[in-house]
Amino acid sequence: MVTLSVPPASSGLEDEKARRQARLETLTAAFGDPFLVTRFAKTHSAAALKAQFVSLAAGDRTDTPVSVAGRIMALRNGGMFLDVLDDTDRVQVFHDLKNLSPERKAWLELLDLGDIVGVAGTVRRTPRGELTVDATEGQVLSKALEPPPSTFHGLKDTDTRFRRREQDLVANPRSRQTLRARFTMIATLRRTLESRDFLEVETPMLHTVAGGALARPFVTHHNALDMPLYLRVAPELHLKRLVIGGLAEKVFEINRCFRNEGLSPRHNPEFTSVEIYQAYADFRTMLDLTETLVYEAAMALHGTPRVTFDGDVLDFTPPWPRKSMTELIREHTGFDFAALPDADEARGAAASLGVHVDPSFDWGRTVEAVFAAKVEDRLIQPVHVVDLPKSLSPLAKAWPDRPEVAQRFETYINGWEIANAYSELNDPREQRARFEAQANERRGPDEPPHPVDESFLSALAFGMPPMAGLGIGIDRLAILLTDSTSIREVIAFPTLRPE
RNA sequence: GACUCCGUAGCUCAGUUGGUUAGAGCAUCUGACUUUUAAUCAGAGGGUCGUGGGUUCAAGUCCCACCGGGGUCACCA
Repeated sequence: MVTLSVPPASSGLEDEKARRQARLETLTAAFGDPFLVTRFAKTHSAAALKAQFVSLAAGDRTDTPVSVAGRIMALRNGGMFLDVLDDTDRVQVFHDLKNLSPERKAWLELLDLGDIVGVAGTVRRTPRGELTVDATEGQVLSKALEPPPSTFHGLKDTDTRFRRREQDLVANPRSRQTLRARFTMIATLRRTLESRDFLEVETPMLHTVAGGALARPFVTHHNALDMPLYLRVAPELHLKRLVIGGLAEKVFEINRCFRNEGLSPRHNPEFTSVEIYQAYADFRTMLDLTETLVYEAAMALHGTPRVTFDGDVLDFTPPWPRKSMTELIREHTGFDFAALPDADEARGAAASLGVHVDPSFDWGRTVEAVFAAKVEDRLIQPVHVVDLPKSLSPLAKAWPDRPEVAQRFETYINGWEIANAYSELNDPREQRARFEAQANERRGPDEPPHPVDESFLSALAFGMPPMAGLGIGIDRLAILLTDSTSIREVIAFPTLRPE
């Protein structure tokens, strides 16, 4: 016979923790310390169990021995019914209180919501139709010393949800589903690229020069070398160097980039991108690849290329329309900037459209400003915006016969830039000229000048094959494919201020 | 960084033009009941109303500052 220490008549969170602690001590004394358990032989996940016995009729029982394990999400009728949650589903566990030994009854009374248990028993379906494990044995595999959030209402407070993501995941099936979808999407992108003979590589996160994108970097310091290091803003330059060296003609990297800029529902200081490079190809190859990657991801998550987002149905069926930036502006405003190649005229046209442009803006920046103000938001269905201004594309080849326009596209979905690709500039003389022009550009008062990456220029001088590059923002794609409202939903631990 | 909205029990939420001792459901504890489906029934405990100031006879409520969060904008290859 087990002796129980009577839990104190308690209240409040601190008392609740103390009560759980007391139950742990009683449990440890009577049944052993749950934290010494190292393994549990699980025969079925909740989902596998339900699948295997899908045709078992209500009221029928089997003598099939099974074992399940997971977190207790509900305790009904004094422990007669437990709901156990694992990473697939919930399954109900039954204890026949009338015929339970005093010892087992005592054990049952030591359980709390949130405890991790392993249970063995036989399978039946209750008269009400719920698949149930009739428990013959059970053990606590881990004691929850804090109560879980409401298992009915879930956890809604966004602050707590992201600070205590483990509680969010337990309490909110939607959160589990969203994050799983994100990671499945990444696995699908990887598989698609591997099946096309791209080699996954890694390049440094710590850069001595933060190049490859015009973004404000995070700065850190290396003690032994006594020098500043920058968290990378893009992997682009190192990836090209791998292709220059012939490591592989087709490479990709799926990894984090860091930008020390504002936060928003679509910006997190660290974010994940996939960057892809292919030698002997140009941006046109990447148009197709972008469509394939997104289409395959949508199919993997939804089984269809038509995906609901924020009430719209986004259709990812290839091919997607390809329209030049100036063409789109003409469609949406009536102004043809392609016919106004002079920067002054372009700024005048922008002003008459009510778009504020700085007098220092060249033709390209002016066109971009008009595009951002008048067109971007309306590009809901996938569209490739081609012929982007060269002045915005310092690493891209221009067209020989159209020097203001780069061999580049950005793919827009739901008004967001999702992909960016170009024919990579491989002329070291031209690249140096562009870097130096950039380094001399007037920037904001707090902005450091753009450093010139000499290592990269040397690599170009060594000879870079013609090459196409593509970058896709993983987080934004994940938002779209999971119908999420914020980037924070698709990042397991989004950046927050400390409490 | 600017503007704006929000912060009440472990969770989800009420709380009127400022007015007794701040409420409910779930969770917790006690008892009853026992094949439940948010089990039910009876009872109990649980609050620095984000923090600190101020106005007032009186502040969860009004004002100010700060902390944290959401949104919009700015920034953003």
